[in-house]
Amino acid sequence: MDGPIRRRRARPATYHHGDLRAALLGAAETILERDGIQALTLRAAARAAGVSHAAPAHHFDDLTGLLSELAAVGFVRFGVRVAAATAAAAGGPRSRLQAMGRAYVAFARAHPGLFQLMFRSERLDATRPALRDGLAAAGQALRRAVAARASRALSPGQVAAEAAAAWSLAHGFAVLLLDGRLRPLIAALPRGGSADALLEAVFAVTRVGRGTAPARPRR
Amino acid sequence: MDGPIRRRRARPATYHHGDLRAALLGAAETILERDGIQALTLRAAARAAGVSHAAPAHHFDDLTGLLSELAAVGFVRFGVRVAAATAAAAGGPRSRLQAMGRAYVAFARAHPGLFQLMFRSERLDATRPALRDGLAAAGQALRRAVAARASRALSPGQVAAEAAAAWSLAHGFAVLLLDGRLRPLIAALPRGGSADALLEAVFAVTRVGRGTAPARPRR
DNA sequence: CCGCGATCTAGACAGTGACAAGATACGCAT
DNA sequence: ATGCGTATCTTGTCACTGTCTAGATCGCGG
Repeated sequence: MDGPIRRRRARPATYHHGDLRAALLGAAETILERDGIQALTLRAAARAAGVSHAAPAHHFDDLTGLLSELAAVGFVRFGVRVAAATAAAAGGPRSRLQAMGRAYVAFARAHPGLFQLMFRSERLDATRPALRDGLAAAGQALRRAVAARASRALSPGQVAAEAAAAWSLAHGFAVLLLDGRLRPLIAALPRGGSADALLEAVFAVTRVGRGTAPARPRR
Repeated sequence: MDGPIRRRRARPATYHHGDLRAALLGAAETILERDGIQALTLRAAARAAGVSHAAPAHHFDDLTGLLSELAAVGFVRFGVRVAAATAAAAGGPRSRLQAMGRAYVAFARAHPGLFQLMFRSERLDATRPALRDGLAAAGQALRRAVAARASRALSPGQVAAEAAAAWSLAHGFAVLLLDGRLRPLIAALPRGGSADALLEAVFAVTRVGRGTAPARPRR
C-alpha cells in the first residue's frame, strides 16, 4: 500500500494535484472493479487519490456526477470495442451481428463493475454532456452493426425489431452471466462447457434476422 | 396518508405490533415502487410501519436481509405469473415460449422496482432460505416452459442453449425497456408503436428453436 | 509584481446501517 | 391463574456517507 510514486499523502508538498480529475476517475474505476459498486463512494475515491474528502466535488459536482463521468468513459470504451469487433468480422451481416454480440459479452466480462455501472441508470445523470456523448457513441456503434443487415431494403420497423432482438439477446446474456444465473445452463453443456460455448450455442439456436417476413416460414 | 386503521404511530397503545414482519415487507414494497430502490432503507421502512429504527433488525437481520426477503416474494410472485401465462397459452411449444416472454416483460413493467431488486444480486443474500426457495420456484417455472419444447428429443446441451437464448432475450428486453433504452426503437415502429408492439415484432423476427439443427435454413 | 480565480482543505450537519442495553408484553409451563 | 422466560420493540450510540460552508493555497494573466 502507499506506493512510492503516489502523488501526495506522503509529502503534502504540492497543494494542488495537477490532474486530480483523471486521478479520481482512475481510482474510482479501480475501486469499482476491485470492491464492487457499493464500495465506490466519493470519499473512498478521494482517499485513494490522496486528497481530502471534499475535493471530488470540485471536479464532479456530486456522487452522481462522478458515477456518470465514469460510466461515460465506459460507454466510449465499449463503443470502440464493439465497433472494432464488428468491423473486423469477416463474412456476411449475420456473422457481423454475432461478432457484435461476442464483443458485447466480452466487454461485460472484462469490466463487470463498469458494465453494471453503465446500466445503473437511477444513479446516473444522462443529461451530463459526457454521458450523453458516450451513450450516443455506443448507440451509434450498435446501430451501425445492425444497419449493415438492412442492405436488403428492410422497413424501419423491421430494422428496429432486429436491433431490439439482437441488443436484448446480447444484453440479457451479459447481465445474466455476470449475475451467475447462467451457471447451471453452462454446466448442462457437454464436457462442462464455458460461457463462450454457451454463447456460441445460443447463436447456433437463434435465427435473428434469418428472414425478413415475420410470419410464414416459407422460403 | 396515515389511514385510520394504521397500526401504531397514532396511539402507541400496543407495544408489540402483531405482524411487523409483513407490515415491513409491505411498506418496503410501497417505498420501492414509489420512490425507487435507493430510497428503500431500513429506517424508511421502519418509519412507514410506525416503529422505531431498530425494529426491522429483529425480523430481517440487516438491510441485505430485508431486501432478500422482499426479492424472494418477488420471485415467487414472478414464478406464479409466468407459470400461469405459459400454461394458459394455446398452441404449440413456440407460442408457449412466447407467452412466457410476454409474462416476463409484463411482470417487469408491472413491478419495475421489485424486478430491479430481484436482479440486484450484490445487495441480496442468495443463501437465505426464502430467497433460495423463491429463486428455485421461478427457475423451475422457466425451465418448465422451455422443457415443453424438448419433446422432440433434444440433447441437454441444446435445451440449455434454447433456455439461455429465450431467457436472455426476455430478460434483456425487460431490462432495456425499464431503462428507457428501447424508446428510440419503439418510436421507429410504424404508427408510433408501443412496447408490446416492439416485443411482438421481436418475436416475429427471431426464430429461437425453430429447428434443432444449427445450420441449414432449409425447412 | 499583484491580485483574482481555480483548486484543495477543514469542519460541520443530517441521514444511514449496525450494535448494545434496556423496556415491554406475549405465551407457555406449572 | 400466575409467574417467568423470551421474543419483540425502543432508546442511545458509533462510524461512515454525501453535501454544504468557510478558509487556505497556488497558478496565471494583468
